[in-house]
Amino acid sequence: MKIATWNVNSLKVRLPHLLAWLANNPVDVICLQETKLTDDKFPVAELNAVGYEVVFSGQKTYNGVAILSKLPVTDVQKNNPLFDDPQQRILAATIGGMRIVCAYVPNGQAVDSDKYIYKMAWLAAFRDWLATELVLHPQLAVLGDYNIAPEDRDVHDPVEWEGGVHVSPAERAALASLSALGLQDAFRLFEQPEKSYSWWDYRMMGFRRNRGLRIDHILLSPALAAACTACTIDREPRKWEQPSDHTPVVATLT
DNA sequence: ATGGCAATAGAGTATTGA
Repeated sequence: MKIATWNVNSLKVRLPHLLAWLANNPVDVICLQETKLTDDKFPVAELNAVGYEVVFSGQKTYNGVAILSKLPVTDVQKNNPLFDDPQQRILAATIGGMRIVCAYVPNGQAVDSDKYIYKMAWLAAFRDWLATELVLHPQLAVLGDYNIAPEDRDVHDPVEWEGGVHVSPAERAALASLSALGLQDAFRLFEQPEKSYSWWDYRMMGFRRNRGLRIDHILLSPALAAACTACTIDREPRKWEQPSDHTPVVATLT
C-alpha cells in the first residue's frame, strides 16, 4: 500500500503532471492540496478514467483539497468540526481500514501577521481534532502541506530563515504537539539523504540551487508507523516543464 | 532591504503563496 501527498498549486494547470506522475507511480492513495478549483470544475472523469475514485473540497482561487484512491472511499468529512473555517483546507476519509486526513495548513505569510495568528489558531484546533480522531481511528495517516519545516536540517539555509514563517519556534512547537499525540514523521523513520526538501521557490533558480524546505509531510499513528517500510520524496516532477513548486512525498505501508 | 516566479481574477494590476 502506497500513500502520497502533493501540493499541485492549481489542479487545472497541473492535471497533465498529475496524470503522468500517477502513470509511473500508481499509488493507492494520493492527497492533493491547492487544487484551486470549485467542486463543479473538479476533473472527476479524467481521474476516474485512470482508476481513481475522487473526493474533494474546493473553492474559487485559493486552497482546495482532494483525495484520490484506488480503493473504496467512505465516511468523507470536510473541514475540522472544532474550527469554523471558510477556507477549504481539510478532507478526511476512510480507505482500506485507514483514516486518511488530507491537510493544507495555512501559510502564515509573516510572523505575527493576521495570517500567522490564523495559522496558529488553525493548528491548535487541528491538534485538538486529531486527538479525537486518533481515539476513533488507531490507523491514522495525516498527509499534506504543513507549511512548517520541523528542524533546521529541513531548511536549505537555517540562518537566512531563522525566526521566519515556516520555521518559527511557535510553528515548530505546534507541529511537535502533533508528534506528542503519537503521530510520527514517516520521512524520519528512515535514513535519508541530506538536504532533502519538498518545496523550492520558483524564483532565483531555487530548485537548481536546491534552496528548498521540507514542509510536506506524512504523519503516521503508532500502528501505521509500525507498518511503514519506506518514505521518499520524488523530486522528478519538479524538473518538468511548468512544475508545481512542491513535489510528491510517498510512504509505503505493509 | 527588496524582488525575484507562478497562479488567479479579470483586463492593469493586486493578492497570495512560502
